[in-house]
Amino acid sequence: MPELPEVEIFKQYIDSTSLHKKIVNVDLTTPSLLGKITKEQLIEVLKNQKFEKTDRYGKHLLVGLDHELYLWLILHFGMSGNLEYFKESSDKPKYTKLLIEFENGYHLAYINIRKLGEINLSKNITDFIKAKDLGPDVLQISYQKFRAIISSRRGTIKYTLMNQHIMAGIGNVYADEILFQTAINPETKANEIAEKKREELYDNMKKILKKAIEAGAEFGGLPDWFLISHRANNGRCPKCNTKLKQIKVSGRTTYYCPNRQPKKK
DNA sequence: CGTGGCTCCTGGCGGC
DNA sequence: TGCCGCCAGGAGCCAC
Repeated sequence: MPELPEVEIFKQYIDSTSLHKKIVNVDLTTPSLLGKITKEQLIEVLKNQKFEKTDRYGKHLLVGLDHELYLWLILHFGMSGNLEYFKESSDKPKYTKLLIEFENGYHLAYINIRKLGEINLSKNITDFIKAKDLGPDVLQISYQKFRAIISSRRGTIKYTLMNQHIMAGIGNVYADEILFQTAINPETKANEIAEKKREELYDNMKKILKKAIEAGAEFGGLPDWFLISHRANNGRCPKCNTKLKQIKVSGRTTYYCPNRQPKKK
């Protein structure tokens, strides 16, 4: 349930399973997931082509094709998207929405229980990002730019980190994690964060996302001092054992340690 | 510009 | 055991 680390793992998964193989069949069962393209277009573009390269921007997975009209298949995973590469048709995962069959008989499934995702095609990634109005990718962003954004935003820091139009890649869970590790209260106004804290926030943001990628984006593989495995109703702070608080910020469930991340007056 | 509410979907879980 | 309401790692839209 994909934020940046999960999507990065999906990218690696495509790299290790699905590149340079001719696509012989495409089946799309849920056209409502399509962006500004039709089912016929998608099938026509993919069929007889190969995936040649991959990239990632924020929470979007970009799969490069060798097609003269559409060079990129773009997958967004919503809250419940996943990928699976498998051989036998009978092993097709439940909730497969897009199924791609390769010449070698293997299949790649885009799975999505809830239909909150998107399948798209684009000739040009820069145009796509512009059309979606996405902010800079959080693993690419320079401190200079990060600083300019944070110091000019009047909304809460959690909202600022999570809003894909401001910066792209962070979702609810990692926003909480990054603020926890930096000891910032999630409701702090972004522009009220002091210089030193802001630098620390930037470093932690990158560090945490990279660590999550190294762990395969599996929550279980992350160190115990991460907040992630303690996100629960009776969870306790892994650093000071204080009972975690659960509140809503920007409508999203938020956990934080009231002792280490106190609200500033 | 920011916030809160509603909507799209569907499965899983806690409560009665 | 069964049903119900609520929640969820996303995000667009709209009113204020």
